[in-house]
This record gives sequence, C-alpha cells and structure tokens, in this order.
Amino acid sequence: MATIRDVAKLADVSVSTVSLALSNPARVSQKTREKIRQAIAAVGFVADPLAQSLARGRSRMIGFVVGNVGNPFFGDIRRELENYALDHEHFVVVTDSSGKTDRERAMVEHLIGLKTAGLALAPSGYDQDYVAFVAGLNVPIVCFDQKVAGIERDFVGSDNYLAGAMLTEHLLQLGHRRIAFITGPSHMHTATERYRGFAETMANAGIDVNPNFVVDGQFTRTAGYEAAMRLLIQHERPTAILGANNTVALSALQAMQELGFRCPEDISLAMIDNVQWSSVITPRITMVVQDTLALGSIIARRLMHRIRSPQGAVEPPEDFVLAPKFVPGNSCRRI
Amino acid sequence: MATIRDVAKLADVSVSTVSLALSNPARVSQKTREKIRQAIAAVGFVADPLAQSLARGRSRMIGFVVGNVGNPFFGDIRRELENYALDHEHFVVVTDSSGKTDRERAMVEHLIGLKTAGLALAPSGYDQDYVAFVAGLNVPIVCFDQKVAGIERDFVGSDNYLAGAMLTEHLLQLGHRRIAFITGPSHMHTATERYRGFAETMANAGIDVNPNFVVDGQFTRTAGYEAAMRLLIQHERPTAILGANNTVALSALQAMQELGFRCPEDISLAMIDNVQWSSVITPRITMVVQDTLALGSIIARRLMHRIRSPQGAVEPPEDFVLAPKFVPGNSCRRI
DNA sequence: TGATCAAATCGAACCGGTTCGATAGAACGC
DNA sequence: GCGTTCTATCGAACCGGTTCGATTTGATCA
Repeated sequence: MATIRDVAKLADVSVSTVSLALSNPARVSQKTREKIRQAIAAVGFVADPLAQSLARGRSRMIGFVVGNVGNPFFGDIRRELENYALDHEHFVVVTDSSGKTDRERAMVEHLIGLKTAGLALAPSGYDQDYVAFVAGLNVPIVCFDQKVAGIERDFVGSDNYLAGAMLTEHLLQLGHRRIAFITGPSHMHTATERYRGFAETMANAGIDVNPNFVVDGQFTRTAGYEAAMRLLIQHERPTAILGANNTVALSALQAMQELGFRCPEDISLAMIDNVQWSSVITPRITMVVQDTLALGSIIARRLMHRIRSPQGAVEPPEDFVLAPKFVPGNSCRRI
Repeated sequence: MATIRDVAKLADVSVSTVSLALSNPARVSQKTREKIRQAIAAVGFVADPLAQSLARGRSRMIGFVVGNVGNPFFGDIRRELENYALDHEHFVVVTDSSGKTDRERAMVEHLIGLKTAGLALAPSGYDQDYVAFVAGLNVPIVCFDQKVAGIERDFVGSDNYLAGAMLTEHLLQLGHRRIAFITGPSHMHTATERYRGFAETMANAGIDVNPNFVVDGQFTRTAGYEAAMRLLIQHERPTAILGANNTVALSALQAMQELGFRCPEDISLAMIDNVQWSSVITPRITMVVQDTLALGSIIARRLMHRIRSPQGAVEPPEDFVLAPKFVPGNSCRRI
C-alpha cells in the first residue's frame, strides 16, 4: 500500500505539501498540485482512514445504534440516514444491541473509541446511570424513537399519545366500549404515551376501563401472546383489542386464531406501527403508522448539521415530533 | 483522555513496558505489573483502539456485509455471529449495501481501510470484475448465502437444489401436475439452483413444464407481483405456484387475494425461505427453510478460526452446505 | 534596487499506540 | 571468580497521516 511519503518522494515535494494539497487544494500552486495528482495516480495512493482519524481526532463514520436492525421501522430510518450520509461523504456503521443496555453501552463506547463523527441512537435504557452515560458522551448525538427523560439531546420521534388516541377514537366511533389494551414496558416513553392516549380518550368518552383489560405485553412476542391469552379467556371478554405495537398485536392475532376466534367478526384488532407484509396478513390490520422516511430524513439532516457546521455543534437540543398516520384495514368491525 | 504515556510516567516505567504488560503480562515481573495496574486505574486509562489498529495493522472489528439487514435470514445470522464474536473480544459492524454492487464495494473497501480483522460477506455481484475484486482482498473472508463461481473463499450456505426439489416433490405427491415456478435473478446461485431442483424433479417425474409457467420474479416484490399476475391471468392456469423465495411467494399470495383466488382451494402455494410472522399469515404457507442458526454458527466459527489461528489463515477454502428443512403449512391441497 | 508582504512550501512535532533490538542485572555453571 | 544465559526493562523507530510555525520564493511598491 502506497503511503503519502511515497507520493511526496515521487512528486519531489514534502509530505506536508501533499497533505495540504489533498485537504486544501487552494493553498497549493497549480503546478505542484498537478505534480502531486500524477504521483498519486502513479503509485495508487489512497489515504489510510485510520491514520487520518487518529491524527484528526475525528473520523467520517456515523454510528447507528438500535436494539433491532431487523425491525423495518429502524430499517427505513437507517436507509434514509445512509443515503444522506453517503451524499456527504460519511459512512454509516450499524450496531445492534439486541435491546440490552450494557451491550449498547459497550458498542457506543467502541464507536466513540473509533472517533465516530456522530451517533444516531435509539436509547435502550432509562435509569439515572444511563442518562448520565449519554450525557457524558462528547460527540454529536441525535436520539430517536424513545424519548428518555433527562437526556438533553436532539430527539426525533412520533406523537405516540396521538397514535394511541387515534386508534381508540376509531374503535369508539365503531361502537366499541369494551376495548382492551396490550401495553409495552412501563419504562418506555412510547409505551406509556400510547397508553396515555388510550386511557385519556376512554376517560374523555366517559368510559371506565375494566382493569383486566389492560395487560402487559412488554412489546415482545412471548409476553404479548401471554397477555392476549389472558384477555381471551375472560368470560366478559373485550370486543376490541388495541396493541401498543406491532409485535404484541400480531401475537394477539395469533392467539385469537389458535383459540378459534375470528377477527374482526368476534374481536376487532388494531395496532400501532406497521409490519412487513401487512398486506398479506388476513385480516389486514387497522393501524397507525409512523412516517419513517420523514423521521429518517430529519435524523440525518440534524445529525449532519451538528457534525459539519460549527454553530450546529453548539445549538441547544431540539425535539422533532411528527404526527403518525391512520391506515385503515379490515380488522375492526362496527358493533 | 489518559494515554499510555501518562500511565508510564505515573508507574515510573517506560511506555514499552506498559504496552508489554498489557499485551503479554507473563513477560513482566509481578511487581511492575502491579504498579502499572494501579497507575492505569488511577488515571483511568483505556487504550485507543484506533492507535492500536494503526500500529498493529489489524483491528478487532468484524465486518458484516449484506444486501438487506432487514431480512430476518440475515438477522439471525448476524445475531449468531455477533454473540460469538463478542465472546472472543471482537466487535461486529454491520453494513447494508441495499443489494448494490458498487455500494457494497465501497463499503468493503472502507472496512478494509479500517483494518477489519475479517469479513462475513453475502456477495451481491457475480461478474468477472466482482470475482477479481473479492479475490484481491487480503483479509479473512467467509462468504455466505450466494455461492459465486470463481470466488475462492470459504462458503457457507444451504443446499438450494434440494430446497427446490423438496417442495416440487411435495406438490407432485399431492397430485399437482401444472406447477408454476417464480424464479429469481439468473445470476444468483440460489435462484438457479432452486430452479434446477424444480426442473429436474419435474423432468424425473416425466412431466413437461409449460414454458408459460416459469416466470421471472427477480426475488423482488414488484417483479414477483407482476410475475404472479402473468400466471393468474392464463386461461389454463397452474394448480400450484412455487415461489423461489419468500418475497416472490408472498407477492403471489397478495396477487391471488386481490384477484379473488382462494389459497389453497383454487391454487396451492409453497415457498423457499421463512418470513417474519409467517404464523399469522393466512393460509400458513408450506415452505422449506434454511437453518439460519447453524449457518450463523458455522460462519462465526470459521471466520474467527481464520482470524485467530495462524494455520487457520492459510487453510484452503472450504464449502459448508447445509440441508434445508421442510415446514408444512396449509397452503397446499391435495388434488 | 532594496524593503515589504503575501503565497507556497517545508520540517518537525504530534496523534497514541506497538515492536524489536539493545542493555543492565540476576542467576547459574564450572 | 568469571564467562554465560536468562529475565526484565528500556529506547527508538514505526504505523500513516495532520498541523502549525518557520522559511523560502516571488511579486509589489517606493
């Protein structure tokens, strides 16, 4: 591999001139620039990004840290970020924490060690320790998906309260009163907000929610399945189930199918968040989806802004909250 | 950030001794080792991975390069690799080429620039140029999923011929004769092998395949949908459709549903590869799935072996081909 | 023609580690 | 008691760039 010294020797200039010609061509004379250009071509020189990062203290990498890269929600956002970053000569490396806080921490530390230019982070933690950890990171960061109380960073996400309220109102309009809600983890902002949207909308309609109708699905498949089963075995069962995310809702659908309930004839179902191949799942589930492309675009722009612009680096953190979209299916019937 | 020189100063030894104590403790006396340990703790020293990589010419990163991280097939493999790598003090960075060869190339070059210890690569190319490119990479590589003719590297994948043949035989046993096949790109090994499994099994059964029954789905949603439509509008339509991968098969299901065909009553459907939430897709599709966990495990072990062991680095490339598994659904009926 | 100043280029230090040959001192054998 | 071997440690060079103050070159002006 040719180094910058090989180029310098061949072009008969100093190493520093070659470096300068590359990073700030205007400060090198036309003639010298040409000599260097030819020398670079002759020896096939490509700057070593590692050495550059070490010397500069900053690399051209952007870390994308999420709990599950397989989730299409994160996939869409990743794609947006990647395209935008590539257009600005940056490079996205993806790491998956599998939702484990300690693993996420190790990964973030590793990325920081790599002198990443910036981080797009979907936080997996929530406690004091975690907040302090994120606060202590000295690198541009845009958080998304989960809003964590105490983290003073840019945040990009959806109005989850609205998402929960929209679906609840829809079910109310269809005549449902016995509506069950499968929740997510109570430490997750998305989960609590979606539930709040449900609970307040029900309260505003003057309906008491049966406490047995609120079950914890942990946003996971196993817990969601179990939660759904608990709903389905009740004598006075709900006429509609609202899943706080795609995983628990689909687990509920599975549970319903297994027990022999028809959807929507016996029980209606609605969910927050899209899922791959939702178009071939029968019935097509009524849902509220996030605008992943817009979210991704905002994350990308905000992060690159902080990375590239000197004043961007010191701007106070801002929240960007987008409205979700209602997508009707045929999983909710009028009663 | 504390550097190794701070540690050396505090412990009153040379920099090289500190380095030695860290990388090869046995060669440093007990007393000195302890002094260094305390000094490290006192100043909070953590070695800069960038500087280490530059000096060593190798990092502790493993690159995972695929065309679509959102595909659960790749997701499972990634998880296996990640867990195994983490146990061996390595760190996986994921990059997604979106299936574009030039982007994959740029990413691989970037990863090599980062002095990655090794690469797990799902090749996206196939031509002479591409083969030469992969051949020229001077780093441990394990290829998987697509076997590319001419690439002399370890390969881990499934027996795709068998996968195609198994489903074809299954449909034959159920009495089907007019079986259609939606193919993938002809330059992909998985696609051609799966088709070969279909075609030879049909030939062995003495059945002529109607040329109109073999349509190109490109492994994509749009092409798969279009291909399925071409099958469905034929007057003498197939009694069963075999999708060469999950995407084209589900596109076919969607097309069938949209036109009003019932599956399996009107047309049977089978596919190769699993898909998330296949359990809630109606009907449950009969399929042949790859053993992703085993594939991931083999990839991980093989790659780490090449990375860590001196003789592993020079072993001749080997192919690891696993048999797929038949998973019955209720999308194929006896006729 | 000589002083002045800007533009072009250079040299050296630096980023933060690793590695290897050299050296000092201890242990050993005879 | 002296040469030999081994162990522990050190110094310097190196990985491949960047950066900045210093120096050279060339143009401008009195």
